[in-house]
Amino acid sequence: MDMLKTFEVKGKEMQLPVFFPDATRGVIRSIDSQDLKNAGTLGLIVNTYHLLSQPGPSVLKHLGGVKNFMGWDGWIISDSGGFQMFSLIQKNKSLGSITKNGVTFHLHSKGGRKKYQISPEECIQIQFDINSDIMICLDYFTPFNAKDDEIKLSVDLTIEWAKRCKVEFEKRVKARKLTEETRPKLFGVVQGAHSKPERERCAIELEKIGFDGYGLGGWVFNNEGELDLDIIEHISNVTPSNKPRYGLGVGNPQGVVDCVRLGWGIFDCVLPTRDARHKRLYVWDKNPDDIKDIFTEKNWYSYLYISREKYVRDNAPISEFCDCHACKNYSRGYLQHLFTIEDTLAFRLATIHNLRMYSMLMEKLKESF
RNA sequence: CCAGGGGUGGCGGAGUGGUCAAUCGCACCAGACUGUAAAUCUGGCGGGUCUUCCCUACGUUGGUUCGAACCCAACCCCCUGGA
Repeated sequence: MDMLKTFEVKGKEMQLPVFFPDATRGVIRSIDSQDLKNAGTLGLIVNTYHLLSQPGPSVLKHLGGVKNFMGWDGWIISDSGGFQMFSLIQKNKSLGSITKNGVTFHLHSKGGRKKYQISPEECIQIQFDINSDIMICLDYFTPFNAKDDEIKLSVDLTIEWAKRCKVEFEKRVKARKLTEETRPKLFGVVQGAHSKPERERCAIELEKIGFDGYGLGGWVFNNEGELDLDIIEHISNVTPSNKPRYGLGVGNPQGVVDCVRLGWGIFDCVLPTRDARHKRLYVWDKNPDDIKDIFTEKNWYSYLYISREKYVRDNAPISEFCDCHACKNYSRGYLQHLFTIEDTLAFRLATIHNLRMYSMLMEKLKESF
């Protein structure tokens, strides 16, 4: 499958494939931008909805956008916030509602109940305040067990909103006098759940509108809980190969490898950071330098549950083939101790390690593709 | 020595005649987590051919009772006051 290898954004080359950990609220929990850089992380994704509620777009604008705010000079993608609000509203209908004009969301916070309304236009406006490198259109998330009419509705609205996002995007680019060189990129999101015709329709209509890249939307898992590679491959086939494909929310290490093989170049996922906080660490079972073909390799990594008693006296690093700050300086026994006494350093070291595992994987994939 | 209180599964700690192999928490074991309301959640956790079945268990020994972790007696140990 053809895949773009480099992608020029604001005058700089983004090397693909690349993995963006989720700094949803403008931070990767427990670590800072310097840690991220040292872990080989090249970019982060932040969430428009979360930043809208805190600190708010005007604060972000005032403080020079999210990069300046975070002290981060790598790449930034801003997600539309649609997915988050949709999935929360699905779990609990009292949290908000979805209309043809966008999403209304009620946030319960310490200040009480706040109401947020995000239309496609506002979604783009906020992303300009965030000042990200890649912006994502507001899309209509399709639930896992969606019926045909729901899938059709989600694709219809995704296309309609994408048009509105594009119009608003161009308006903002013009107003700011940005050029092809200096403007951010805008990605559309392909919905359509498990329906190949709907995925195809969505992809074709989005391409007519014209985007800088195309995202894999929805919940792309089969009944076994594995990535549905069949539908993902189909989406690759119906999206342009001269534009980057972005697997939103993908995935675990094997899932990322599988999607790169199918032509996807950008990824983000909460797993490495959340797993780290939940004491699940990634271990290379083979030296990545010795892996000939990562795409066909089996059993090349495994999970290490650091809280296991057997690691109390283990002086080895988390992973013998990892060069991260945690592995170079500390033992499994020490990290286990930090988790046991609930010191936040445990989160920091574990998060750095899991993110380094991903960045090493991306380096491996880059040389393999 | 006297007066009170107490001894329950690896630990803490419920239970005070049958529905108790014994609530719950911790620890331990095995997992889950995929555009982050997640330092969260789920299952297991005496033994057995692991079962609506059996065995062994609530300090020890004996007793009362159809039936005891729960009642009685003696003994052993621990804690708190007083000599």
